[in-house]
Amino acid sequence: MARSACFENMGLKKGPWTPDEDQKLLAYIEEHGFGNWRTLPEKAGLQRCGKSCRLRWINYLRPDVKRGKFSLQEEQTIIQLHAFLGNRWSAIAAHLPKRTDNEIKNYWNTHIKKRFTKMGIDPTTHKPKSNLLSSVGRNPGTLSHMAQWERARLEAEARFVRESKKLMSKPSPENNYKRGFQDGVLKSSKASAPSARSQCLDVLKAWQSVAAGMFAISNNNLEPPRSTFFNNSIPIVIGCDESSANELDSAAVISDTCIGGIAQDELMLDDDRSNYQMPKLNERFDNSMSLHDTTYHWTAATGNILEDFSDISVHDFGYPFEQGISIEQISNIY
DNA sequence: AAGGCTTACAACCGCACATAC
DNA sequence: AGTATGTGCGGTTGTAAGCCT
Repeated sequence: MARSACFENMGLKKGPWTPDEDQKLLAYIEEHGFGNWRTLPEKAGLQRCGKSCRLRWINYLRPDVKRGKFSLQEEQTIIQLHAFLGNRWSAIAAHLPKRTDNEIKNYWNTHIKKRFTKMGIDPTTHKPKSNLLSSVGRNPGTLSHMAQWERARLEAEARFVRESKKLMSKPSPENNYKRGFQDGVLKSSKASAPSARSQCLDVLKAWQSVAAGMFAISNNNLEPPRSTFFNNSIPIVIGCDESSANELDSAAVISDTCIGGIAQDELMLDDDRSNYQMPKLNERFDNSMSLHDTTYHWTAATGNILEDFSDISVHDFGYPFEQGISIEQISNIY
């Protein structure tokens, strides 16, 4: 269906926003909130399309938007998340408080991407270009391996997005914030940013945990790897009781990725960790999900949060650090 | 000083998806 | 079920500022 674009609305202004326009938009939103972006400009006395107003608000005028240089920590976070999520800027932004997807995207394209290129690293795959080519040349199987990885990654991403949207659609103070300050009305100019990240969507934690366990990346903000939990080279598995483990119908197929995505503390609630450390596995070949050799099943004995990740299956988490490149190295290139 | 080039980032565009009717 | 509309997202473009010659 055709939809009129901003440029088709004759007489509407384009280009940089003036302080006056900003003021009008801010004043309107503070008083009325933003229920309908299409009708907002007219009501606010702006010669802009609704889309333009929305963008301006989200990226610049919101009271919780952080401006200015990215810190080293933020940069490293972006690199880590990009390695896992690719160009899913909104997903990456969800893990960087007060930063917008647009800002992160710009920063990536103008700063980090260049550094990757300088170092001879493919910014898309996070792998050295020469190694990539030579390894493919040496081992034709690598190509299909890469395709498997990519497919797994895309599947995981798609599910993350779905799950994330599901969670965001549930009523909560966080969601009210995202929708626009409680029913679309800005209740306070100091509206608090979402405080708690969704634990089960904490991709960064997943990545850091696994990467830290595998390659001992030095990062002050990383917790020491829990070797009993995050095994070095095999997919990590959480235990479950034997009876439920046999109920394959209700079993959840999970991977190191999504386990890492669950807050570790949440899963290690008590001292009796044997329940988690010594998993009862049901191992089987599953054409629909297994992209490698084996798919591991975990049964949600207690019917907890892991069920949300019922079918993510990503194996071989050696990427991209297997090439011996550290985040620090990338960050140090200017 | 002036013009051209590069960089950084704000803003736009088009598509996809969700939802309402 | 089909259509219209609103919103979110990622890619791309436009432009101001800084740099270089």
